[in-house]
Amino acid sequence: MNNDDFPFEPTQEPNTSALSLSQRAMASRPAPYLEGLNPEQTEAVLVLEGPVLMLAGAGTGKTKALTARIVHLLTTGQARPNQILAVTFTNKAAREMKNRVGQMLGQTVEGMPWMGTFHSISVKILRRHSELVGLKSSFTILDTDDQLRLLKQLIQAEKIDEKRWPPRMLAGLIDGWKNRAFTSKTVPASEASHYDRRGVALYGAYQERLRTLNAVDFGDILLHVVIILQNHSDILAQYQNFFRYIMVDEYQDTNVAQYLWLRLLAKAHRNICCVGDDDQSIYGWRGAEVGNILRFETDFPGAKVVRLEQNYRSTPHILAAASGVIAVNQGRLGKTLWTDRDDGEKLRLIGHYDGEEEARWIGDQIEDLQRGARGMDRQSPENMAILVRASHQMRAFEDRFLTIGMPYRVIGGPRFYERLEIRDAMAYFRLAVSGDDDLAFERVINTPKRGLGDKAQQTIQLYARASGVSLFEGAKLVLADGALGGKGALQLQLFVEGLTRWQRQIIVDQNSIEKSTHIVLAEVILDESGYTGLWMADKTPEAAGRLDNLKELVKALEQFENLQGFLEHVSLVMENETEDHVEKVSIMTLHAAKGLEFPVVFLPGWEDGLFPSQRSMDETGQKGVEEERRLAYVGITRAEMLCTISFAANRRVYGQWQASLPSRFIDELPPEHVDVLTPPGLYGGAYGVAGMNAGYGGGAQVEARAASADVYNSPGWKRLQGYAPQRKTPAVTIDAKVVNTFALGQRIFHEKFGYGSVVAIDADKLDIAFEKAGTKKVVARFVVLAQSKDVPF
DNA sequence: GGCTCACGATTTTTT
DNA sequence: ATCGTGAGCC
Repeated sequence: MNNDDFPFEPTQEPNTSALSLSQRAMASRPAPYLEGLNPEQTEAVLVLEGPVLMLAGAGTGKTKALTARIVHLLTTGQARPNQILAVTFTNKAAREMKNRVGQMLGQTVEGMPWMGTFHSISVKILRRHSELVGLKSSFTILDTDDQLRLLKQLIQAEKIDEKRWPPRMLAGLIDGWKNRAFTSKTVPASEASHYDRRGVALYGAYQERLRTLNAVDFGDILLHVVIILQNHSDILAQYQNFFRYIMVDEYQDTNVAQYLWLRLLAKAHRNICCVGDDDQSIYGWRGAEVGNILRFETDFPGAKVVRLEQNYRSTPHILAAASGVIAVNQGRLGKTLWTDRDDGEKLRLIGHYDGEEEARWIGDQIEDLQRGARGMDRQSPENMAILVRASHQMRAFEDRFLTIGMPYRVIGGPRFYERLEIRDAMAYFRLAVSGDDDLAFERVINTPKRGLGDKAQQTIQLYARASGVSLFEGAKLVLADGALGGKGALQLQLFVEGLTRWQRQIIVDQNSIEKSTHIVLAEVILDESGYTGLWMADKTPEAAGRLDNLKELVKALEQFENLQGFLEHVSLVMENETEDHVEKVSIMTLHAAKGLEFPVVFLPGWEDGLFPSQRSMDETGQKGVEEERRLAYVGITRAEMLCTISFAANRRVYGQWQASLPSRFIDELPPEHVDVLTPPGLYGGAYGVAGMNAGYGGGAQVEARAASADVYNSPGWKRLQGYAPQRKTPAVTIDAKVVNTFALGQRIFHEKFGYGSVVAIDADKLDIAFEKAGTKKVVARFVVLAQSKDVPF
């Protein structure tokens, strides 16, 4: 870290009133960064003093405006680079902003130390003041995996039934509290009942444990900084004075802790510019508060609100369709997107028999577009994306694309640094860098297998705790005491010796002039620990890939001075972008698509229960539906030229066939902007659908609303839905064979009541003796056969 | 200490 | 369907 990043000493004031000659000379020239901005964007760039809310609809050039604003601050001399706090949510967004500011300025932005994510900026601040929250400046950052293991230990120590009270639940609870800026002491009494009334106490115990480990989790990073700023007015004043101008991207995604963080820093000068779009708030489930953006004008009275409404991305039809859907939501700030582009194609809507057919049809469409069908220019697969609600939907497309040989890329899979082998290797590095990293110690002590199992580890724990030292030191005590049997002792001896050797080597390397010694050391560690050998000996198909990943990890070290620097970077920047140059169709979730754009977009799976997701509706009701609707809005607005929405009448979910109804969002699409297509397989044949053919073939204005209603009310559609009884709300699991196979004594499973056996059958009603819930009468279709081998059927 | 088997979950994801 | 996890067995 550069100490100049914190120039708390009084420095030359930037000129705000009296401009220097050179600055006046520059100002009299037309500022190049203002060229090509529309009036609203220009306004958002030029109003530098006081609170500004830039309400930027999808595709309205907010990044352009934001970067121009930064460049404006810099070139007019209103602020030095290190006086601008520019916050984003992702590293990708931060990088992009840096690049674009650099491009606009015509130079790299080395001097903008405070452009980054909430977390990276907070870590920087926290390292300076960590002692105020009981941490050393060298604290380590735990990821979700470490966090979970730690909680598990606490739960086991408390003898809590992990089945009834899963550690994940506790982790979610604590994260939620941290997101809302509650410490273990300020959690409101109304939350006391959570996790068997023990949640708050466990939260306290967990924080205690983190402190002894000198560690923080992701939530802490923000919360500690908020606490420090709240409790130390002198420090707060320093930073308030220091960050002259604050800018925030994706403001609609901020949670309470982030909101407090920003408000504290902006309170004095109020030079804060928040950019966001309430209609694209899709992260409520992880603590984002749309309320933050809705309340902006109340929080910052006199705020200037600028609406960016001219869209540079999509055709009028696409915009109109998206606007029509989002208009159904209540409590919006309200924007009217417009464009001066020509009409282009209407949205396309199509229903399919099942998910497989949907995937096949989309595959065909992509091939057509690639060849240049529909009177459009040829589209590279690179220009096309399939956006799904839930990741399991991706599979059908992957299968299909593998079959037809269409190159594709899945965005947002498991990330590089989350992989098992990478985490193991990293634990070795962590341990070599700091021997008191107990979590790393636990992770690798018996990986590869050294015969140091539970028993040996417990002994080490015992010694370490008795002497109040780290596990590594405890292991040395165990050896000195001869507390471990022959074979174990020898293995532990070797392990400790290895670690000691590597630790010494790190110190030697630090004083060495040679570069890249840390790379050699990393290889030595992986080699001598036997970790590389573990995967070389492994004959499973994925072993080769894991070895490749380890090589890549070592290669990534090249960009760093030493192991410490690498570890610091990795804990905050978990990314994985290995780009080859094959043009591919993108498959991703709607969430992952936010901020991206594609000429051609497919939106499959628009069925009630899937999208909007049943779970979201069950858990958060109307609020959930509105967030799902915003997802629909995000999805449609990703498309530049062609957007195709589809749904399937039948879909296999978790191995069961399910009949479903088209998404309620489909009926919210304004009909005049939608073309209803007929799936080729439906012409004339057994599955002919009168409503669809009539609507499409008539040449008259197609009423999508009516058409889609026709589609699923028509006899043909009912047949399309297989043997499913048509139902209003939840899509119901049906399986005719199962219904017929129920027999007395059959072991079954019910979603709500659990396992049981059939004691009586009355047509489609079954009397079932549940193991836990007693005997109940249930409708057969709510019941499935238990997956058990000892019950023949 | 490693393997098999049954159970249970299974929206979305960043740091 | 499919995957991860924990318990129980060799």
